[in-house]
Amino acid sequence: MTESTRPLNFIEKIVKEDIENKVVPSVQTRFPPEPNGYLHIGHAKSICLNFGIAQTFGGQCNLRFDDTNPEKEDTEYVEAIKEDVRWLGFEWSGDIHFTSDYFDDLYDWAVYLIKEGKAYVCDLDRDQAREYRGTLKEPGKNSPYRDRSVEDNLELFEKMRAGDFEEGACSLRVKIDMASPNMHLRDPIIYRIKKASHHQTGDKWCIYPSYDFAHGQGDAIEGITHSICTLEFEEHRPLYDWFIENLPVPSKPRQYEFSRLNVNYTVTSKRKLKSLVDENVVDAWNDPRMPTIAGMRRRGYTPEALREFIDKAGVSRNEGIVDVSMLEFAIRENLNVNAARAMCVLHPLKVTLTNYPEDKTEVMVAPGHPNRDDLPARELPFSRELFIDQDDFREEANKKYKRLVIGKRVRLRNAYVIEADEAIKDADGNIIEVRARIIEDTVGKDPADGVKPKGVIHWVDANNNLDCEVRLYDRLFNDPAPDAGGKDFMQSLNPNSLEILKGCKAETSLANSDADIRFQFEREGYFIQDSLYSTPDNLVYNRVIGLRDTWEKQV
RNA sequence: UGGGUCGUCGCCAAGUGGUAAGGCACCGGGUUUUGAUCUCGGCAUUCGUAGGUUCGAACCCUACCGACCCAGCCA
Repeated sequence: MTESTRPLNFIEKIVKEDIENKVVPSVQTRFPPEPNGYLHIGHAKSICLNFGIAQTFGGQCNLRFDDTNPEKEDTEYVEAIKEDVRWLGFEWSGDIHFTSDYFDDLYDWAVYLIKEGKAYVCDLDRDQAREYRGTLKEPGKNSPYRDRSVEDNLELFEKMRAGDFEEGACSLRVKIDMASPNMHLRDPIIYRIKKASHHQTGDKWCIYPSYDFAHGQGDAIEGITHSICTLEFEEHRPLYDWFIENLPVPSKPRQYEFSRLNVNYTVTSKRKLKSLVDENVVDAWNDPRMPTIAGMRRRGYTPEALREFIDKAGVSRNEGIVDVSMLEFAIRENLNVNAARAMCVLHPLKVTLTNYPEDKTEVMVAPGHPNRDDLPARELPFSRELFIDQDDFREEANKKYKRLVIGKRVRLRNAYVIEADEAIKDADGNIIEVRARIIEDTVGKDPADGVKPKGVIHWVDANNNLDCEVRLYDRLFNDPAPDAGGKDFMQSLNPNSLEILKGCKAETSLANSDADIRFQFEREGYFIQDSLYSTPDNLVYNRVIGLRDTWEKQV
């Protein structure tokens, strides 16, 4: 991919200035997913931003699992996320980090805050705490436990850690301001009791730090200079800064927020994606229609194209919705350059060339790519019986139709020009065969009589081809904003998001190709073998994306 | 009169006092053995609205309008 000279986004500008002004010696970022689900296209933006900035400015980017809630997390997700990040083309700095690596530090810092008189154990239960918190428009009031002595707090917190209390019985809160207009500053909870074993620390802990207490300190421990997150964390920033100021942390990271990536015709929330899987709307998290990284990988999107798309969509604080056509463009742009060409007939219609000898077979040679000679040429057997696509033949048509019509000529891609004579139909009137003739001496040249064919269609030898299944995907939703307002996104599902075609006929050169190679089936789109269903004996191709189609169907 | 944030072409997005980049989409012309690619051209007298400051404003000021976020012992 060529380096574009796009202007820096606002975060890149901040980083650049901080480096130039020696605010930081070098940039250190991090991608901090919670291992509680699969990564989707929105995460891809964060990955590209964080790793991209490190790359651009000669810094480092960590991969840190933000694992402070053992009830929702699992190592299954840790592994999947690592694979997704690698596939996207990024390499994290050093070892993987876990917020749970810092549980000891965090515990010590909690004790520190208690000793400073800045944290206390609160016995209010959930409902009471909510009551005391006040509302958006009314201030909260102090917890009756707010003024416990340091000694009592130390003892109580130790008991919390020892497992002496039930879940919910009490929590550790930091003493800030119950009247703050910022709800996050109304004595936020920094430790809660969860008698759950943790995927990394096992049963060592029964109390776990909250996101707010863990994230910034994790950043400080890792020397993160620019802690980049999405807009909804903006109001957490004063709290983030409060901890950094009030704790003896080893560095002072700063938080910056950008708007998350929204794409029309798709949903990106773990909850909604999960229900698509749970309700069997799709196969799994990696169904080729899913906007998950795993799904897009299986679909055949390339990491380069995804990165390019994210780069083009930009980074700002505007909450916009990017048009999915921008994504599709990036995929096509990338595949057009890189995908080898091949022919595959999706809806076979037999064509008999009545003036072509029955026992004759020629071998046509076709380039691997129209403007790349580094891709090897292909050999295409050609004989009396061929298949073309049902859509490429009509008994009669107006002049806008540039395909095969009775009495008219068409070019068979990389082979002869043919002229149709007759359509053979079955008892129901369905066309089951076309009888046609080749025009002699038209391979690589126009007909000698000067009557040039209108169009070019693809074909495959009827007696020498590869049978395969082709899966055509369309957007999962019909509605550009499936989850806008109070809408039930399940009502906007596109019933035709998956079309399975069996008995498709592909050229034989595909027989021994690697399973992960993407092809352009000419005039149809870009395809790749499905990593789950395709086998050498039962080829299954996914359509990554169709070709741009500017032909107005409809007469 | 709770607090915070955001409003530049249909969609993203530059621009931050000197007279509206770019991409996607769309519309036309050309090339073409893929109705693809490629290529050429078109596409905001106007920057949420209304006032004001200024020689000059999308950029500064004021008011208004609209959208989003915050009351998890989720992240």
